[in-house]
Amino acid sequence: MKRKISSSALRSAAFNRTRADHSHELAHDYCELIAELIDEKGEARGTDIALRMGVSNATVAKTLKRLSEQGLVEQEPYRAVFLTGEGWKLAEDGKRRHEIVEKFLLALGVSQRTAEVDSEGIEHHVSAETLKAMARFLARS
Amino acid sequence: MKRKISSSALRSAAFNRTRADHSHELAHDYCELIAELIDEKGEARGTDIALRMGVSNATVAKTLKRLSEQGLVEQEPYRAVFLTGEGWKLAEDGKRRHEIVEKFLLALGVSQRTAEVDSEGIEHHVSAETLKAMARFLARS
DNA sequence: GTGAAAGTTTAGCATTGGCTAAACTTTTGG
DNA sequence: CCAAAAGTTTAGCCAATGCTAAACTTTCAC
Repeated sequence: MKRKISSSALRSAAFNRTRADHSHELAHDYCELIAELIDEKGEARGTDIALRMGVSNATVAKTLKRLSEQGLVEQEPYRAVFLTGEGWKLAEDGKRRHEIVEKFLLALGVSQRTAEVDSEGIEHHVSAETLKAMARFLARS
Repeated sequence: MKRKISSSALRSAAFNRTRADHSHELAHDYCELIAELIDEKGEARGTDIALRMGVSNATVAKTLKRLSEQGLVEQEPYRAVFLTGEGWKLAEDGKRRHEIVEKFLLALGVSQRTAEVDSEGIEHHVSAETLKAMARFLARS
């Protein structure tokens, strides 16, 4: 009895976490990408974001509007995008996670290509505890 | 030059994979859960699915309709749900991945609770190559 | 400095995946 | 056997994320 109830609760908690992760993923990815572009080229333009995200520029424009309402980016019409303080925090956190996960996968023995692709999907679902365990593994190996 | 182009292509490929993964995730999770319920209780009812997924039963009904249009489940009005051959395949594949990822996380040293929650989010983004690497790690440790 | 190219935004549409409320069917207790 | 409870479905709403096509602005080349 007890077991059934607690297993349902745990299961649904896991699904809820996954859904919550998904709703933040895109914002994280955009911030991370914008930071990369600013770093590489000095500015982040819609076209470049669209190219790297693999979506149309209309989609990028719509998403950026949402992100700016959420206080993550700042932009003036027809101009490049910038990150707010909050946006930078997300970008940096994302970069850190991404690096750990990617290096971890490499250390586990997968190809560079696979590490890059898989880490993109995985990074958003790794809890602090798991991230720490991955970092520990890297430090040891 | 070359480097820039190929890095954009790789990056967008990763994002595209992640988006594709997301569109299949829910179907996999439902099939897996339905299989579990059938195994445990002999049948999968909407209420139980809703409870374990952590969503309303209206959402479950709508999703099941989509899944049945996709040929993954079969149902008659006001009756429990069953999996088609295709649905069973997804369920089994999901169960296998889930088990490997969860055990892998445990072997990495995280708590049972974290392993359960994180594996739910991670399993859908793990390629065949990474899954194999995880299995290898388990076999060795 | 002007006209074409490049880039951005807006409008309008579709799908997915949530929700609540209301209607309907099945099951169950007495 | 019938009323209430339990379960299911439908209707109608919303937000997020994608698209194309069209309108608009900026940049660039000449």
